[in-house]
Amino acid sequence: MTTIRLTNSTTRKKEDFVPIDPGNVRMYVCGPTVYDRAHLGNARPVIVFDVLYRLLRHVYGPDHVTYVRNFTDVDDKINAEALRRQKAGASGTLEDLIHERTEETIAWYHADMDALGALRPSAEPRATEYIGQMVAMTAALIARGNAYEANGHVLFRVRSYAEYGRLSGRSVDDMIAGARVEVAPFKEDPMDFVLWKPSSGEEPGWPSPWGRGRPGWHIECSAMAQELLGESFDIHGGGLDLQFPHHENEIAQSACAHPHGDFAHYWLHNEMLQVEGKKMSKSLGNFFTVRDLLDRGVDGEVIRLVFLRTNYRRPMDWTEEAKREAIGHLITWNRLKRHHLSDDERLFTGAGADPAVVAALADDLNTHDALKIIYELASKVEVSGALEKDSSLALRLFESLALLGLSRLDPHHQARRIAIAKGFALAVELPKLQSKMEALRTSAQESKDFTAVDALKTALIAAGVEVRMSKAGVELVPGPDFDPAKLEALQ
RNA sequence: GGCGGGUUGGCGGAGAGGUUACGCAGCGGAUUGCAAAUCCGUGAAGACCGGUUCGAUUCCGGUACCCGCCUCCA
Repeated sequence: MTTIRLTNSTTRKKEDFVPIDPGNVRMYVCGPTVYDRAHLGNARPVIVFDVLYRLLRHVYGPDHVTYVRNFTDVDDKINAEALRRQKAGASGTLEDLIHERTEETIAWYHADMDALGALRPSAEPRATEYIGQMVAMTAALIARGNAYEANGHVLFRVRSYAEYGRLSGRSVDDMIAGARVEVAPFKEDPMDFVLWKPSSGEEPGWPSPWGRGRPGWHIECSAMAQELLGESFDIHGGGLDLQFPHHENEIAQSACAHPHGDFAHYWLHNEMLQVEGKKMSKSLGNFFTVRDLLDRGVDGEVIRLVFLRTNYRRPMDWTEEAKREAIGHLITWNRLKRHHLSDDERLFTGAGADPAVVAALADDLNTHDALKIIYELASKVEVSGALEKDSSLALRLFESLALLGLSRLDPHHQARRIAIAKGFALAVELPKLQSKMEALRTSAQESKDFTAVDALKTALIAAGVEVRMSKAGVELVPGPDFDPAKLEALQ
């Protein structure tokens, strides 16, 4: 069996991955707070841990991996949006409006992440469905002396957990020395964090031994991981920005509430995303969502491929250049697929992936190296010629791509969908133009007068259509800037 | 201020103490009505200063610069 090696944030070393139970490998990843569309940075952990999920399924079997990713649907940003809608005249209670907002956001999230080729996790628990477990865990922490009630809040007593700071390599004393935050006066210690806080009438709340209130942010992951994966499980993932304080606090809560468990054995953190070399932020004006890209005709697999070029532990840069290169590769693979497979609709599962690709992924998710092997494989398929359809080499190539979550291999798919949505009957009109082009070209090749052909070609290109001519014929592919209106004159 | 990470050829971006990374772009050639695609070939690197070593881009130390987190932003 393939040995997977992963860089464990706890030890800062690459370690052999040994699951607690190979029959049920368990992974928890921090999911989104559902208050708005996912931005491009949100997509990184989704893609990174989707690759890991696929690898684990490949190695241990699809039925032997449990992947939990939560939805945080208790949050002040959600409350603020619901309150804004209510004040704007929306009907329903605040709870209704909050529910409406989170349901809407979750649907968006699913649509956007599906477009990126990410598999749905085994379970996607919502924080609001586990309030009871959070209350129980909070009560247990109080009973054990790890938490205390103060001023309507319940706070975790950081000093009661000696290991606090181990994951993120910080010492409590250093942090206090360098702290720049105002400390709530009712805290015993500046580092103590909230497990439960009171809710006002304008905020969602649940009954608890400490009055009507809502959970702090960190407790939800501890409670849901415990409920769905047990006191000890294999992998916990998330963005590097969550390492402190979120993951540190999760560990403290879980370790103290379940002293016999050891929570997550391997902690994985993905580095952050940048855009053209800069942090993505609203103030820099380079902030955009996954949906923004999709709406501009950038296919989900293009986005995915750009992400896979960079190791998950390195900062990743989204650039126009990277996007262009990714499109180029997908075009190549798409051509190979059409030339080397007997059936375009054939479904690949990744089961027959090249062992070298599996080995690259098993080496701490080296997607970049996996792609290198795929480039070489593609080159071999290219040279081998198209005579033999479904050759083992070609099948291995597409199985390998499928393992990386790349299976449609059509960078224009999204643009085409948009074109269709714009009302252009693509299926009818483009083939018509294609036949016309072919006819013109055939006669031009005899007469040696190519002016008509070139005129049509120029017009097509101006309308955002890619024109590919080969001995086999003419192919018209609408690109991202495809504008059907410009084609009307040509018919 | 505290903690962590990074610095590789024109650009992106890996692995390995000694042997071609790879991709994109470039250049030369083949093919092509033109173009695209494809094929063959090709140049180019390891921030700086020391140390360990027969040998370092790869290990150790220092310097400079960059970045992230410390603020319920993935």
